[in-house]
Amino acid sequence: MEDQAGDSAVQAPGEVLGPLLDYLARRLRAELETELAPLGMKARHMIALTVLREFGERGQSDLGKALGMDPTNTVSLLNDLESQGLAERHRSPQDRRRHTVTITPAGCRRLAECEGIISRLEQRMFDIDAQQRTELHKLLVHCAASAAGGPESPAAGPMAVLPN
Amino acid sequence: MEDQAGDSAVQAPGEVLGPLLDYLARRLRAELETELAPLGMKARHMIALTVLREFGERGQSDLGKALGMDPTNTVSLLNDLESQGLAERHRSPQDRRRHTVTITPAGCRRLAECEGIISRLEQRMFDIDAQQRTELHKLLVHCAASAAGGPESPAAGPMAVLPN
DNA sequence: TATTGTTATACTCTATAACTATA
DNA sequence: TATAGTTATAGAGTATAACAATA
Repeated sequence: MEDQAGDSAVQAPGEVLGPLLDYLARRLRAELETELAPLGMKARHMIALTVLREFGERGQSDLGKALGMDPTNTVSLLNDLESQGLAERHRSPQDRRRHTVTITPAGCRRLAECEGIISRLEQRMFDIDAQQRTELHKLLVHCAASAAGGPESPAAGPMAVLPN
Repeated sequence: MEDQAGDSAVQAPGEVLGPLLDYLARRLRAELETELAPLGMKARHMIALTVLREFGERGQSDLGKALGMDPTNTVSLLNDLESQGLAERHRSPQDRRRHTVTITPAGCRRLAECEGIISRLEQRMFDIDAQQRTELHKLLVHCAASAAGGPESPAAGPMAVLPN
């Protein structure tokens, strides 16, 4: 809409999404970290637990790939979760090099708690109705799916991060 | 859609936006940095130039606020831009403590170049049509506007970052 | 005394290199 | 030899504290 006929063949230059995404992600993340801190949690702990709950047991490196993070950082992430009893590592009997990671009941409870927090936070922060939220979610999922298969795609399933 | 009747009174729990925004912003940013590197630019240089072009002269601290960044980091950001001749600092005659920042013609050219890059990148990365992009952009702008006035709003105009 | 910009510094996040153990 | 996990470490990015100049 209101395209300034001329370069609209490609894309309205003002409709660049990157900076907007960047700003919103930053803003939301900052707030979330504040609210999660009392629980000893950070955003990435929550995301990791989400993957584990939605997809069950996963190899440690698979989990790292799904989160789009470096394998070295996956180590300390799991150390955090394990020390709080939210997740567990087990050696795979088939291949004793591999670690199989699972979420614990305590992890499920903690995750539900966090989901309530972020859900309320988003409702407070973004003044959009249910329909708009659903539409936005749909578009973002679509983008994420195509980005996952885009240039130098990091792996098959970074988008496994988000259910739905 | 496909809401699992129960807690839908508040928000479908699966429709949490944060992790999605975070993922997309990260992904896009990573690609952009790669493509901008040959120009000696980073994402935040581009964003700063955008603000300067769209709103003209601004105080240094105002610029920092608009970008949602710490004043200390604004210093080095402007050092970068100034050393490349893309922006200029001038002391304000009214209040000699303040620095007034402007974009230079070279800065405008550089910015246009960057916009072409990010525009093409997004088209490559996100498999969405013009209509979807416009819709997504609209929703994101709406969210950004409300986030700016949300809890502990950092300042009036972080959203000045994006024209349109 | 308060504010703008600056420097120096510390802290967090992320990535690289090298090591262990398994295969 | 190659792979999964780990450790140690270096590099960004960001935030805190103290200072100079000006109001």
